[in-house]
Amino acid sequence: MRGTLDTMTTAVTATRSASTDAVVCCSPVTGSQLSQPDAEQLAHRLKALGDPGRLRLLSLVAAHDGGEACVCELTEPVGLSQGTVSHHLKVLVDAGFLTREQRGKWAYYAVVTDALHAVATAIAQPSS
Amino acid sequence: MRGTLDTMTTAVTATRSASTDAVVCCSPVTGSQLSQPDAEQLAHRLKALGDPGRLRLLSLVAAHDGGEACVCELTEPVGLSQGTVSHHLKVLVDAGFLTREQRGKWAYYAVVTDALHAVATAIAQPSS
DNA sequence: CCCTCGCATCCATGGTTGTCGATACGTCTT
DNA sequence: AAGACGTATCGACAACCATGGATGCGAGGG
Repeated sequence: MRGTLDTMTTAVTATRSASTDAVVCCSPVTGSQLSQPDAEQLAHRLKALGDPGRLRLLSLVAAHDGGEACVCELTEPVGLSQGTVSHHLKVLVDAGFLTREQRGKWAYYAVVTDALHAVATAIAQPSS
Repeated sequence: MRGTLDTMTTAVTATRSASTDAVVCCSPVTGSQLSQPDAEQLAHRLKALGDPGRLRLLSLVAAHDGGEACVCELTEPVGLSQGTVSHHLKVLVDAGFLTREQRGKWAYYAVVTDALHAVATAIAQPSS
């Protein structure tokens, strides 16, 4: 193998409508040289995913009926305090992996599949 | 979207020959529920990637001639002290993203493409 | 055999982060 | 209007982490 990995310039550029404009993501780790800004961008996203609690929250939301869930439905299965769960969800929303929709007195979170794919692509091109 | 994401049980299970046996990786974030141990496994890997310096190192090694590079060739372009670079490389090796081979008085590092793909797959199935 | 060079390791430190408990803020119900 | 309920936010704290400089160690070269 050589420069195996892959080559893209702005990976995915997912069809983010209008969330946080954050899902444009980054250039791939391999292939073209990774610039400092791009590295920070990607690192930030990966850091948001680099926590067991957040991964489980993501998993719970995705698996939940309708693909969405409110805090009260997550706080118990994940085994963390309500405040902590709320904090983690905020981190995931800021990173673009979740969307938040206030409905009545509940806040519904849903997974942004494109954002996950974008990061996955940046790490390693599926084709190869 | 619904349970879109994907479904696997032990994603990739990449054909890791005999490195650190660490690349078996984990079940996908979406799809089946993510267990606590699996979440910690994946989070650990992602945390290893969640640093700008390490991402750039990975990128530098991958882009380097022959797909491998020694510390002395990385310390300057990444702009970090030799000790820090060595530390980051160790983290990446421990996480299974790099291999280390001592040759003469140089230590050559190379990217483990499969490990990257494994993590990428765990985050989001390419198919979808 | 000494000196140089490439690299890992250790020490110290400032900064970040995960976590909880408490509190504040809205929204809905009564 | 008052209380209940779901969430976000704040304050505090312990744990972790990235980083630099110094030191130690092994391999070559003279």
